[in-house]
Amino acid sequence: MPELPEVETIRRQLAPHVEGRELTVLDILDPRWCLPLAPEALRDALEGRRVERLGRRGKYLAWELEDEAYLLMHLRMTGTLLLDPPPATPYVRVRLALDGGERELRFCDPRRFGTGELALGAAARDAFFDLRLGLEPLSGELTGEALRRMARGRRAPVKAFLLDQRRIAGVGNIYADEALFRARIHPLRPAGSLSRAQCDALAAAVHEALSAGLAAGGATIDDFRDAEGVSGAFQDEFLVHRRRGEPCPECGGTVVKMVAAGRGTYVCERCQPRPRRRRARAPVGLRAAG
DNA sequence: CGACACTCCTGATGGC
DNA sequence: TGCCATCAGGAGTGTC
Repeated sequence: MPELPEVETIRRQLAPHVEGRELTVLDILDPRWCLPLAPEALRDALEGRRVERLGRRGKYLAWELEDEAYLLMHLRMTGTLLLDPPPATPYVRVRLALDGGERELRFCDPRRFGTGELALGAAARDAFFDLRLGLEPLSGELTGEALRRMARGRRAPVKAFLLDQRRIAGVGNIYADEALFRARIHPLRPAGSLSRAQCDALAAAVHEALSAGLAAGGATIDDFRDAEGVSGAFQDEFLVHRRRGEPCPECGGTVVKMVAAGRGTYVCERCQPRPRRRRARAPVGLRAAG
């Protein structure tokens, strides 16, 4: 599933092919893609405009067209954005053409969770992102101190904290697991219980995990493909994610799978010690030991 | 405000 | 081997 490194990989590949060109066709085949707006609304607002820049914010791909018209794409679980794909490519939801067909793009998405949203004016775009997204983790904003401020007083598991896009933008299930392992922090630790040193370590670990993913061209588990249709390589470098039953690369213990924040979560509980249970109100003696 | 369940969707997976 | 139920999950919404 595309997270920040996967989206950034696509952005870097596509930018030289789309920037400076005119979006001549925006053909939205699946109206669900742009709900609640109709496909015609996006087409009328965007067709014929020049692409000034292809940007990214969190997991969003942000098409910046002339006169401050923005198309904000999200790939969600299974979306891909393919450059000049083979004609038989399935699950096409949107077709885009640049410079009258000089370049063709297809937004393909078997599960149909992907979205495209329209923002007219820089203020509308900023409002859209400000409502949904927090710090950009690769921009230098994500310091240990910033993380500590956001986590203070929060009792939710730190994994849920990392997945909350309104605090840190772009971290998904894969990179949350990898960052927590690198920082030696158990995913069920209450976010607000982390020490200052652990906040520093976690901020650095998020940066490292995302950077490693980006350097490998992203991770492909099921569906992710870059703009050329090529799989990423980072799945081969996962330290714990999707490695249930395998030896921990650090201590040789066994990686286990559990559920945290409602997500499949992989952890080495020797390197990432389980948080102590909160004090129970019931008499201790009434409970059987785990 | 925060935490959690539910929802969308469909290919992959697993149990029998 | 084949079928069917269940799972997976990003983010929006609803509920307490």
